Amino acid sequence: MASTASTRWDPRKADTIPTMPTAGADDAPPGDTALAIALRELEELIVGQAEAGDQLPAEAALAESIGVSRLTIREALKVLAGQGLIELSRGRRPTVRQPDSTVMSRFLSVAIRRDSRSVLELLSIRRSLEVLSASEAAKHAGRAALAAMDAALDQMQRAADALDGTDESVARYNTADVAFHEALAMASGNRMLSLLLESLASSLHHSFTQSFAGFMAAGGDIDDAVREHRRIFELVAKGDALGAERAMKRHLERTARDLQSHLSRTAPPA
Amino acid sequence: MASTASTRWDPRKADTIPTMPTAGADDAPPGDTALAIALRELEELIVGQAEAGDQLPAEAALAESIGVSRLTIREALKVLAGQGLIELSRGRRPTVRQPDSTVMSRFLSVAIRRDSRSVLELLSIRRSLEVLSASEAAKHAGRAALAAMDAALDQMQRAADALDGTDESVARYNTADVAFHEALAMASGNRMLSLLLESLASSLHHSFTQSFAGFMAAGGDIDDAVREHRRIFELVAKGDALGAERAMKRHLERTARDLQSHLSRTAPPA
DNA sequence: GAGGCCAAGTTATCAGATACTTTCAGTTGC
DNA sequence: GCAACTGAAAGTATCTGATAACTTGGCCTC
Repeated sequence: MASTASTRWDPRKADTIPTMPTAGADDAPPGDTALAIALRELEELIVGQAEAGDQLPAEAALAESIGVSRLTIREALKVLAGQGLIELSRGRRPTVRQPDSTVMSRFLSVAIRRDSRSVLELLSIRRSLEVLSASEAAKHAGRAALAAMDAALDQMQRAADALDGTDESVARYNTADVAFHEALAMASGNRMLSLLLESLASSLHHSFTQSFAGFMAAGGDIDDAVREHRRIFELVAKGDALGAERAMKRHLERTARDLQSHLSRTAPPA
Repeated sequence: MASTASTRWDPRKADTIPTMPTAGADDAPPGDTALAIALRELEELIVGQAEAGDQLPAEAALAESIGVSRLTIREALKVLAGQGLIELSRGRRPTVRQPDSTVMSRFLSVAIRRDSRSVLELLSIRRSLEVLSASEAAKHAGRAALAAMDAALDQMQRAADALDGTDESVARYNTADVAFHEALAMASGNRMLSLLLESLASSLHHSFTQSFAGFMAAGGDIDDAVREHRRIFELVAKGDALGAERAMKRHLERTARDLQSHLSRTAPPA
């Protein structure tokens, strides 16, 4: 049995309804489309009641309960999937997603593709947020978070020792580098900050590898780089927020220089 | 005439195609669905060729040229609309959108709704970025940007003089406040930073008004607040990046205290 | 008890049809 | 000449009905 909306609203035959704004339904804004209704109801369901990982009712059931056709439900689900609220896959019911970095990541990547100047802008933003990350980590880091940072450092050292110029060894080092910064962000206890930094890292990935290339080309000592990271770790572990901030700032300024030198070397100014 | 894909692929009768991964088509990944194809093609069209404001071909034409049904095109368009790449409205063709703050805004708002602790995290992020904004503005601000900041300050002063406790007068002051920070972000020349700060401002709007309430309740002098803003402006105009940073930092720390005091007053700790 | 097979549930996709909106050009009225 | 009305054309919104492919869980075999 249909719960509240037993009769489905069919706009094809409803030439009278649009002219009567407040007819019948209690919560239907005047110029409301079926899609808007579906979106509203579904969003209420998703962010209002469901937990991440929950499964929504099947399309047919949703159509029945909300009172629009299955097609409209599908389109609403597609919009919400685009916004990253749910995940859709064939044969399985829609699942509620934990908010993660993919939405923002994608947004930033598109922005970069549209205008490559965004890269420098985002790098500047990242620097600022990494400094915040170091500062808050020094204030709040717990035992587990510090252990994670330490583990990332170990891996970084191993990857540095094994560097032999192959793409694979470089990739391994970069992975450890990213893992360190990720652990640091986690240590800050600021989950939104983690999310943002993760988005930035993934959309700026290309630039990171380039700045590493610049570092190597400039004859940089990889052990120095590892030491920089370890220094940050120590200051964070000691709870020295100001020191950690400064160390991170220096570290990133060096990285930025490496990228610049790589860019000016490979692509001479027009 | 259909250009390349003259025969439409109908998965209902295509029980052989999925078993033959690399059959025929050059650019069709193995387990590719019609929706994925449509998304890929449309994205290429949108971020690859079109400018913001351009109109895409009609659904029917897209269906024809991409070689999927109109339904699939519609669903792909809905996904892209959810990602903020295009805008859809009845009777009009899909239009390409300029990347703006709404996507991120919405993401942040949902995150806040899911877990209200995110508010404090985002406020901390905002502080960090506002400081960056002040610093970069001091370095790069042009004449026009400075004029915009000055205008916002004037409006703030007028709104402050007219403050009489009514919601409307408070709203007017807050609007001017937001306009000042927006002008500052513009002055920084970092468009991505502007976007991010705008998103943060709109999803934290509620907190802003609360921190203002805290300011007033604590017997704050509104003219002091305006002076703080003017001081930031002067340092930016002078090109004193470090000074502007510090002034902004102080300003926001005061604001954070106001919010705290308001929260502890209205909602005693559990 | 492990592995494979079948059935039910669910999504993906096509086709055809109708109602509502927007846009633009042509016409009318001043 | 120009402004306002009118209508057709283009286009999106939505519903209905049907089929194919995928996922999952239970049953059956060995």
